[in-house]
Amino acid sequence: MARPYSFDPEVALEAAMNVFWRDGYDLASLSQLQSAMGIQRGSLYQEFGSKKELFLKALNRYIVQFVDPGIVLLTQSCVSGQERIRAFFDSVPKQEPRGCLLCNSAAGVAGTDAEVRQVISEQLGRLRNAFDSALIDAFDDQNARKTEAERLTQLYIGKRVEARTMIGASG
Amino acid sequence: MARPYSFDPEVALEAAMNVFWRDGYDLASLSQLQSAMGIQRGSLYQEFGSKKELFLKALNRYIVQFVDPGIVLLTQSCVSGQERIRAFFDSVPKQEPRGCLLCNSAAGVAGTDAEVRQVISEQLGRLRNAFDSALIDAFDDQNARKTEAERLTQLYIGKRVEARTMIGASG
DNA sequence: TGAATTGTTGACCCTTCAGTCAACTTGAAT
DNA sequence: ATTCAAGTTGACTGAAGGGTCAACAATTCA
Repeated sequence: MARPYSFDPEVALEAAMNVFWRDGYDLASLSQLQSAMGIQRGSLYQEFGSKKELFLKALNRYIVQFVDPGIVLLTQSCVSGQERIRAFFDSVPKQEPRGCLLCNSAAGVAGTDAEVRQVISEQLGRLRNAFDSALIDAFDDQNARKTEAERLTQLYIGKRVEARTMIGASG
Repeated sequence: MARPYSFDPEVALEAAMNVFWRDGYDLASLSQLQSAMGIQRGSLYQEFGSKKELFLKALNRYIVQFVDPGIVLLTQSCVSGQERIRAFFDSVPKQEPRGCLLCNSAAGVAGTDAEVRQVISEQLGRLRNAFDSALIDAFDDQNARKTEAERLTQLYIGKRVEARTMIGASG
């Protein structure tokens, strides 16, 4: 018994995610966001609360859309660990000048916001565990396995951050 | 035949570097910078030109102070390549919640500023070449060597970015 | 058709931003 | 002591930042 939404919150969130991905949290202004999302200031705040809440929701969407599938690749039980790791790294885009929203945020806003840092840390933990589970057959020593899982996580971050400095990067 | 400087530009630049390192380019405000540098707005602009020029000078200082020594470690001719690489990674701080200014900038401002991206890209290239030179004895195949040098560069970036999400990170 | 409810709008708020500048201070040279 | 070049100061500027809100529009129910 009221006016219906004139926009799809999921579509708007997707647009916001892309702005944050391209420009980073700090540089993404509300004007840019509302323009990309196709809604006005008030609707944005009514639906998403604040810039930071919007960012956390966009980050969550990114995780579901881009992190989870990678973790699925790493934890499939019907494929060997080695092949799963290979499949994971094969699934990383070769040319993506925006890098990875998770990694960008780790290097950026995570440094100044404890709540964001918590989320990022958690997600990198999931990735580390997924690598670990894929390494379980290859390492007898649990310590060595954890070290290698850590190494692969760092390698992933490095790949995606480095991609932001390549020719063809936009901006 | 004029008034002498009341501050040491090198000391001021060092302070600016630390602000950019901790907060990143976007979040570092001129108020914070001038406060940390212990000088007033006008002196800052007279000496350093603009925020971006100040950043580029601070980044350069960081490179001299923290990147160059690593490259020296990787290119010493009296030590085996394997040991040089080991020495390099041993020299990376274990707990440094600020990460690495170069890597942070790669994930951050490099995405939106072509000039910064150029500098970062160049410096990562130097690091890659240094790794390559340390690998020259271990690899017959030049292609495989370059791939491994790339891998080590990414590993370095990943390590330092990841450190920003660890407990103890300030902000 | 009219009341009630809820989404939408965009002008407006205060704050902070990067950057400027005219008045002022300093110290060397005369 | 006076002059003068050059460093210093901090108030000021216009723009842009995130966030708010009263008026308005669209729908449902009676």
